[in-house]
Amino acid sequence: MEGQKPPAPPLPPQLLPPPTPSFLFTPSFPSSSLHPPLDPQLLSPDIDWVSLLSAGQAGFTDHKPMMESAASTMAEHRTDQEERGNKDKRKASRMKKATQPRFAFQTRSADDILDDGYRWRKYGQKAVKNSVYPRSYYRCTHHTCNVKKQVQRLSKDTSIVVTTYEGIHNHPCEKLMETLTPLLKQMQFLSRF
DNA sequence: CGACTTTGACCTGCGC
DNA sequence: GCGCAGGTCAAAGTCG
Repeated sequence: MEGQKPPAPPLPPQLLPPPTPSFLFTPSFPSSSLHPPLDPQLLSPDIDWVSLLSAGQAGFTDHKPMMESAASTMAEHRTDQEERGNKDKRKASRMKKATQPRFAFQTRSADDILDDGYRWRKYGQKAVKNSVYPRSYYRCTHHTCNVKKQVQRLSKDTSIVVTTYEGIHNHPCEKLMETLTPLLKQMQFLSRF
C-alpha cells in the first residue's frame, strides 16, 4: 500500500490546466464532441454526479463554472428520487474527505480514453453498481504529479464516456508544449521587428 | 527491458 | 459487527 500521500505543494498559477482538458490538441476529440453535463437526457443514474463533484467544493476555484452548475442541477434531479438519495448521501459523504479539486465532463466517443495531452497509467478497474460498464482508474505518469482520473461509460447511452479528474497537474502538458513551442518561437522572432 | 495493462485481493468508510 | 461498494495495491502478463 502507498499509505497517506503528502499534501501536494502549492502550484504555480502558470501551470494550472485550462478549465477543460486540452481538446484543442486532440484531433480525435474536437471540442464540438463535448457534452455539457446539464443535458437532462444524459443524466444517467449510473453516474453519481453529486458525489463526483461535491469534493471539488473545498478547493475548487479555478475550474468550477461548468461543474458546479452541473452539480446543482444533478442535486435537483435527485430530490424526487429519495430511494436512491440515501445511497447517494452515503457516497457523497465518503467523498467529503477528498480535498483535491475535481471536475467531471462527458464526451461522446467510441474510445474510453481521450487524449488530453497528458500520459496516464491505469492502476485499477472496478465494476460499478447499476452500471454495465466498469470504471477505470488512471494516474498521471509524471513522477511529481498526483493527478488521477476515473473513466466510465454510461450504460444508458453507450456512446458517452464520463471522465472525472481529481487534482491539478503540477507540470506542463506535453502535447501542449509541443504545440506551443514552435508558435512561441515564431512569435519571439516576429516581435523583434 | 521498460512502460503499461490486467485483475484478484485487500483496505476503508458507511449504513443497517 | 457485518456486509456492501468504491478505491487502491501489486504481481503477473503484454507490448513495442
